[in-house]
Amino acid sequence: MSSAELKQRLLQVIGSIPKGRVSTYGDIARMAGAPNHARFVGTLLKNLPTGSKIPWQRVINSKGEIAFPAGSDNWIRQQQRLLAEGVVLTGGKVSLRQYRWQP
DNA sequence: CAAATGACGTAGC
DNA sequence: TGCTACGCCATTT
Repeated sequence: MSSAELKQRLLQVIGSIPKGRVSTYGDIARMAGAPNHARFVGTLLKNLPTGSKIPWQRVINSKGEIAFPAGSDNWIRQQQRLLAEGVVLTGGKVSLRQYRWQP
């Protein structure tokens, strides 16, 4: 499979995360049938066009943390978008027990 | 073409 | 519980 195809599959998976739920880089890669590509999910989101419909805020790391440096503008932006849809961060982290999405 | 990079994950201590 | 080391691999330098 080419990386362009994988890219589309990853975006499809991310786009299917329900509002108010989250998923991790690793889970997304696995769901797209490409384990070992967690990092690619990140490099992919980084290059998203401004105003994309992709719910990038629902993607966090395996520890339940927002991947950006805590307190950075991006971190705050993501936290706001999560709060706006009902995902609460306690102690700077999302409770994967509660919000992690698995089909 | 070699080396560095990165919105990651996991094992080991 | 926290930190360090690796493994990983598309992209970028």
